[in-house]
Amino acid sequence: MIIFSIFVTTIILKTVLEPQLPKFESVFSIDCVIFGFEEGVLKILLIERNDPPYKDWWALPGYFVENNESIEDAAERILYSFTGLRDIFLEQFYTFGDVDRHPQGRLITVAYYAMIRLNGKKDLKPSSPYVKKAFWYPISDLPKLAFDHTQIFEKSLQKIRRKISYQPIAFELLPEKFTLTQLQNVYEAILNKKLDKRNFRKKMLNYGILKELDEKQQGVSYRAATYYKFDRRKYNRLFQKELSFMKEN
Amino acid sequence: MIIFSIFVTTIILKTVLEPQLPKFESVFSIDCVIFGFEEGVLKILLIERNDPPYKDWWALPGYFVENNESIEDAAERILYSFTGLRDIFLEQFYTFGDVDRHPQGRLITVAYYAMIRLNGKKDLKPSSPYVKKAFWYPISDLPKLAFDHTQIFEKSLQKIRRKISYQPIAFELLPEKFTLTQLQNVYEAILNKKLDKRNFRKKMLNYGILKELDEKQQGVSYRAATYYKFDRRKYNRLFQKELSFMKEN
DNA sequence: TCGCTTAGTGTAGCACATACACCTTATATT
DNA sequence: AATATAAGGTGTATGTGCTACACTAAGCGA
Repeated sequence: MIIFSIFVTTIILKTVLEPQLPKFESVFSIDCVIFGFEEGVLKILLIERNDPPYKDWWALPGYFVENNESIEDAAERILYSFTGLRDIFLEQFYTFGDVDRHPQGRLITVAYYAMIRLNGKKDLKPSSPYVKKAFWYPISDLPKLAFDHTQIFEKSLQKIRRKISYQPIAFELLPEKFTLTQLQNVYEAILNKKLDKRNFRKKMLNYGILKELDEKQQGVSYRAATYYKFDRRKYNRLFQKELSFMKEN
Repeated sequence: MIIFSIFVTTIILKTVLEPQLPKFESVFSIDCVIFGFEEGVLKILLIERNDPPYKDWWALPGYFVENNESIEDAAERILYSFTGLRDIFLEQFYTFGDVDRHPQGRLITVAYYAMIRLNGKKDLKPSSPYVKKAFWYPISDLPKLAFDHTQIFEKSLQKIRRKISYQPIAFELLPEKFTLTQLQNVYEAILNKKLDKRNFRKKMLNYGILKELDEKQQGVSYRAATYYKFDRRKYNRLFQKELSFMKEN
C-alpha cells in the first residue's frame, strides 16, 4: 500500500512538474524473415513488391509500424496479413539502420524471424496492396533482394543456427507429430551439414523432451516410422534454468 | 567486368525509372549499457539527467541518433562523449519500442552494451550538457532508472551471461595483464555464482588462448600471482568456426 | 618464526560426443 | 512367392571434457 502510494505520487509529481514537451513522430519499419520447412528444404517467405522503391523486386515481408502499436504487435499484424497465421514463434534479432539502406532517407528497420508450420497450408494470399505475390524460396536459391534484405536474411540465419543449439526451435517448423528423421532433416537444413543418425537419435531421446506416440507413418512404401511429439511441459520442467556450457561449477 | 556493368546498369535504371519519393524523417535514440569491472564488482555507468523528462533521474547513457550517421557510429560517438574511450567492444542487443516507453510519444531506442577497461580511469567528465553527472553503480545496487532503462539493463545482463560462455568478452573488462583470479572474478560477477578455482584454471588454460607472462604481481602482501594476457591471434586461429554444442557430427 | 592471505596444483569418476555397419520392416516389382 | 528397394531402427568402444574435492607454496608483516 505504501509502495503503491509512492508510485502514484511519483507519477503525479512528474506530470505536474514537467513542462509540456514536443511530441515525437517516428517513422520506422519491421521486416520478418519467415522460415518454413517443406520437402526437406528450408525456405523463407519472400514477396514481390508492388510499389517503388524496388518495385517488382523480391523482398522480405515488412512494413511501417503504426504510431500506436508496439513493435511486437506490428510484427504480428504484418505476419498475419501475409500468412493468416497467429501465435507464431516470433523473435526480434537485430535492427538495421545504415544511413543509405533506403533511398527515401534513413529508415531503420527492426528485424524479426519467425518459424512456421507449413502443414500443407501453401496457399498464401497476401492481403496487402503493396504485395504482388508471395512465394516460398529455398534458402539455397534466393533471388537478389531489395534494400539490405540479403544482409538481414544472413543475420537471421546466423541467429537461428546458434539458437537451435540451446532452444527447441526446430519443432516450430514441424507438424505436431513428426518422425525423428524429419527432425534430423530440420537440424541438417539449418546447420547445413549432415548429422549421424544414431548419434542424433540417442541425443534427442536422451534429452527426454520427446514423447513417443503409438502412431506410425501411413502409406509409405517402406518401413513406417514412429511419430513423436515435442513435450513442452517436460521441456519447461527440465530447462527452466537454461542450458549453458558453463555447467554447475 | 561484366558483373560490374550489370551492377551499374541496375543502379541507373532504378534511378531513372523510380519517381521522386518523399523523404523520411526518423527520430530514434540509442542507449548504452556500459559494463566496467572494479574492485571485484561488476558495475554499469549511469548518468543523472539534467533535462526533462525524468530530470534528475538516473538513466543509461543514450541520446538521439543524427540523421546522417549510422547507428553504430552514433553509439560510438555517444559512448566517446561520456567516457573519452574509443575502440570499445560494442554490440547491439535489442531494440525497445513500447508505445508508452517515452512520455513524448513513441520513441524507439536501439540498445547496445559495451565492456570497458577501467585502468584506474575513474574520472568521468561527461561533456554532454544534458548530463548532470556520471557514476559507476554496482549492478547489485542500482537506483530506480528513468524510462524503461531497468528493463534494458536486465536484458543486457541476460545477453552477456549467455555471450560469455562462447565469446571472449570477459577480457574486455580486464587490463591487458591480469591474473587468473581476476579473470575468474569477472566470470563469477557476470554469472553471479561461485566457480571452482582448479576447474576454472584448468579449463581456461586448456583453451590455449591465454599467454603466460614472465611478470608477476608487485607489492601484494601475499604470494604474487602470475600475469596472463589474452592471445587474440590464437583465439582467432582456433575459433574461426565458432564453438557450438552440436559439434562435428 | 609465526601467522595470515592468496597462488597454485592432481586425480578419479562420470557424462556426453564420436565413429562406425548391419538387420528390420514395409511396400512394389517380377 | 521371391526379390528388390528404401528407409527405419539399433549398440558399443573410445576419447574428451566436466565435476568434486583439499592441501602445499610463496610472500609479506608483525
